[in-house]
Amino acid sequence: MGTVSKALILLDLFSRSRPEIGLSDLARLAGMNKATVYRLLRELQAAGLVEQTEAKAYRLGPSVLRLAGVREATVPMREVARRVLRDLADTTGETAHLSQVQGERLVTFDYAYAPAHGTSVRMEDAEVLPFHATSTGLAVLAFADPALRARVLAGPLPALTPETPTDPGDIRDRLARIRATGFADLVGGFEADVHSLAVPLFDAAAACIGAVAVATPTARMTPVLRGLIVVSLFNAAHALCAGWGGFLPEDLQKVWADAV
Amino acid sequence: MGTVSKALILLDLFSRSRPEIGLSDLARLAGMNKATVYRLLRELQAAGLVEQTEAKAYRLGPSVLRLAGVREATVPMREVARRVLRDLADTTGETAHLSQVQGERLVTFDYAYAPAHGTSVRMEDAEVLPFHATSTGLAVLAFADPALRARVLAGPLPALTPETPTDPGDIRDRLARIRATGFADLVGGFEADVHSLAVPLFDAAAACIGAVAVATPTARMTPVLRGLIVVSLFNAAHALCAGWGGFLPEDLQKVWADAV
DNA sequence: GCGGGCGGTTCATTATTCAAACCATCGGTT
DNA sequence: AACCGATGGTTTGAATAATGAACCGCCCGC
Repeated sequence: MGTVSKALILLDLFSRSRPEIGLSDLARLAGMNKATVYRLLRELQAAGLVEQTEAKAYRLGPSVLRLAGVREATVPMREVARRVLRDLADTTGETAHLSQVQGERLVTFDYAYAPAHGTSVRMEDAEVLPFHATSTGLAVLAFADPALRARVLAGPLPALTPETPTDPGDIRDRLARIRATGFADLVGGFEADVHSLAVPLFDAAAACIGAVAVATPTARMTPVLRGLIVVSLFNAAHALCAGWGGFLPEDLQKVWADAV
Repeated sequence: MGTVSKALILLDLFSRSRPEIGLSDLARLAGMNKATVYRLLRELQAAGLVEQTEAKAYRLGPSVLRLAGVREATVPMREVARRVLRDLADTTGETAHLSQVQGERLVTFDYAYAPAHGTSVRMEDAEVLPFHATSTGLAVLAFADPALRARVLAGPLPALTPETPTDPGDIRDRLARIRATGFADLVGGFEADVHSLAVPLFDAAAACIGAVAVATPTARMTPVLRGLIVVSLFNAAHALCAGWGGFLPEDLQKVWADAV
């Protein structure tokens, strides 16, 4: 593995639920030598991507904000995503989130909580999602490049709960059903007691780049709520693809229209 | 120089005014070998920090947004900065911007334009500012760690315009005056016909970490406007330091209070 | 169809990075 | 106060990864 990749792995260890990390912890988490981590951090620090607190712990630095500003000016995405997710959370009364494919991973890009409920599905600790154990992941797999699908199904499919789909054959069946209905539906595959629904998102070349989803506590799910969520997801996907110039495949649009 | 630093230099080449860059251009701009740049880009791409357009050009990738989200959740800064700069631009009717010290550089963090005028000072091409040729830089130098001051004054001080201060002795005099008045004032040092005023900003440890400034076309500057801008800058600095837990040195607060 | 630009690739040389051990320092425990 | 087990930070020869000149095929304008 290249040196640069190692440095970037370090950056990925920071998250909302773990925003500051010490040198030794960082080395342990990354599975790297402490000296290596230290040297990498010094370079990241010089570039402002990382900074040190008074307690010597490391955290992401101010440079990431500048880069994000440039990215947003280049491809405005966050803004429309925020608006749509906010709307989705408000109309469904549940947690909405949007995740993107990044290489072989599925990374949560943004999310919004409903103000209404005391309990809701939290996203702070779910910044990287498994393909096989989430409705988001299944929605993406169903419409993604077959090569990605094959790689994921060939890889390890750990059971995160007793409900997690782990059999490649079973998963392929589910993907066929998702293609037929236009949305993914999974109960308790990632966390017990979470029911989530997802629809895929596409870029300008009609390639599947992620999915938007709504997650609810299973106890609260009803047929009526489920219907509301599915329709809201269709609308959200339309708005998102329109907002950043993505292209919704014709046949999928038809499936959605028929479902409503 | 380390490999990681080279990769990060590549990231820094992207800006609002140059958001997409081809491989050869990138190699030329960075002064590196094309093969090297290509390899670095592939690693950056794998991490999602960079992506390729259909035309094979490179641009910043979606990962920077996730990192920025984490950073903002850790140290909320952008939000308060945006609000204060917006306010500053509105009340003065001129361009406001905030820049931060990052290592030996001065990097523009955010800016806001006044809606009023047809002409205004643009910031798109001024993402990295020289210390000696801007009011922002002088404000920072005046209150920064003496070591940084010494390094900057010992380094090259290129004249960007005929008005750029280039003599270390002259600059030291200016810095003394800035400490006495509490703000920096420079006419045409960075670009001809731009008059800019700046005040320093401090972190929780009372270290100078940047400056907030207002830039106007020289033709429009009047004593009245200048007074308005200076007072607005004092207020903005107060709001900013309060907003992110920074500490304004007592003596500087006194200087500002006396000046009003 | 030719020249010059592009993105991307190769490979021997060489410089950088690695891992394990080592310091100094801190806070709590015995 | 001596000790312990952490921490952040630094050094070392051995091994690995980065490097850059030359090279491809490709496309575009002439």
